[in-house]
Amino acid sequence: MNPEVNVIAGKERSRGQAGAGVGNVWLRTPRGNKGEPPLTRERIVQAAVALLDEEGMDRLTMRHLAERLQAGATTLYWHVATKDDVIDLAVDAIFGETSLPDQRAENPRDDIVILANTWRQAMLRHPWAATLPARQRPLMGPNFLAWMEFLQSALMRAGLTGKRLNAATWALYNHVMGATATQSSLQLSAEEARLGQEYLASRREQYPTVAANNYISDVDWDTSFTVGLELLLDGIEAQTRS
Amino acid sequence: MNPEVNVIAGKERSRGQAGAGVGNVWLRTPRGNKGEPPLTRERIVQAAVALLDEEGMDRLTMRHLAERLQAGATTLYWHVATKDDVIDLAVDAIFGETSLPDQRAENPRDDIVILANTWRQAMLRHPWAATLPARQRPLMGPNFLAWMEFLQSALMRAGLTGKRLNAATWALYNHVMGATATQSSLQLSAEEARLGQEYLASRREQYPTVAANNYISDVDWDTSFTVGLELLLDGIEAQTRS
DNA sequence: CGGGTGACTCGAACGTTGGTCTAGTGGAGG
DNA sequence: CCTCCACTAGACCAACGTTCGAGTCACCCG
Repeated sequence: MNPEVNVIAGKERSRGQAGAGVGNVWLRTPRGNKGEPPLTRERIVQAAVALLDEEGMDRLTMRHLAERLQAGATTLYWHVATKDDVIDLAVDAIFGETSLPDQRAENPRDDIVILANTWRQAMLRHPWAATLPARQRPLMGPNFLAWMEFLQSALMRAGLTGKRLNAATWALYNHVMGATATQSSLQLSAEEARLGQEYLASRREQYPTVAANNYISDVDWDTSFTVGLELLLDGIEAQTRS
Repeated sequence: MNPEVNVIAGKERSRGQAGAGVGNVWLRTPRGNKGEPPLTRERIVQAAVALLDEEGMDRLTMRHLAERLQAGATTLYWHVATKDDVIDLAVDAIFGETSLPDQRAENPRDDIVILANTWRQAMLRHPWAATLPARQRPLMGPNFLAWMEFLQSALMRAGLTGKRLNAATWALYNHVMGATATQSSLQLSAEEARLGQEYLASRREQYPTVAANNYISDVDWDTSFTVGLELLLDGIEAQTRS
């Protein structure tokens, strides 16, 4: 914002408090809370999320990220210890985008359905986040923990405890993460889908069932997700009755 | 093997047909089918799997891989077009390690349980493979397709078709892949588990349920997997009856 | 007013590494 | 003698996360 300031200020870099050397007050950005804020951890994370959304994990580079913030690459290291920190923060940030319902539904199952769908939407908005099971770091950010708290307390209200609670938690976790990761990574172009289908058709004799139900294209991800979720929830309910 | 040959042959690199310059027949490895085989696609893939098992995805390098095969790095490109090819082949190879039952069980559900457990074992043996939902390439190797054929034909015998078949296929796929990826990536050291638990305990007020059921350590992965699988299968059976 | 302090930023550089291309080697078979 | 298979060294070139030391500026204390 206000890039004109920089033009006027000559070689001055466009940053929050830049242009302070200029004599004219009106061209100078006041220190307090106006104008473009200086580099903060929040701004870095926000930019990281945007960068990841647009270009994916591979393209997340400290230099690249700094460039987007119009800052020097090494400046980031004042606000953040390492690149992994940035990713951890970015992951947690997307759990903070959507707030969970304040009130708990009467039937805990409804809460779980809401949570799962909201979670899925968040993951589909940020496909790179669904690949994080590949990362070695457990999810422990505050926003994610809030989601986990919501989920586990709903499961407890549904009557689960101990190992069964853990099993249900992870089953749901895997379903959301797996379904979104699969969907995101299998978004084939029309051309790719055609080629794949062609290939499968040519092997019809070896894999008749797979070739008939084109398992790669023609997937209705929404209903696949919902159906799978219902299966899990039905099973959980049945378990608590026995 | 036979590294002595190389010593005798001087600066000659140790390879299948190396040492052919030496006059003595007995020191020379015959061309045909004896001795260390020349570089083949199979040998490359085999070495890639071993390398991935031992050192993980990050360490899979063309140079590294070639070194393990005692070959020049660029030689690989004669047998394989690109590094992605190597990975694709390696992934498919691990589905070829274990053969599926020839006979079909009376109850298709039993077949599915066997398949899921065998699949899971393969993934746990080769944890890097569970991270492949992150990759952009659909699984289409012959061995994997055979597994899919087995799975989908069992599901059809169970009475599923069309969208429901697809939904069930992907739900099971996600469960196996998700559960193994989670388990592999959340293998925390005792120290890490302690620190995580400590951290959660310190936030007990904010996340009481999560802190009480330590959701990070103390996970019984085996039963979590089995329970989740049962849930899905129960649901599938219930669906086909309605 | 002026010297210092500490928050904040930056450029340069380090050291490592990656996949892949080009041009070529040498031996075996025809 | 020639061709082709199998293989290779070397180079290209681009990138990465991070450290280091130096700088800049607003502000505080005396």
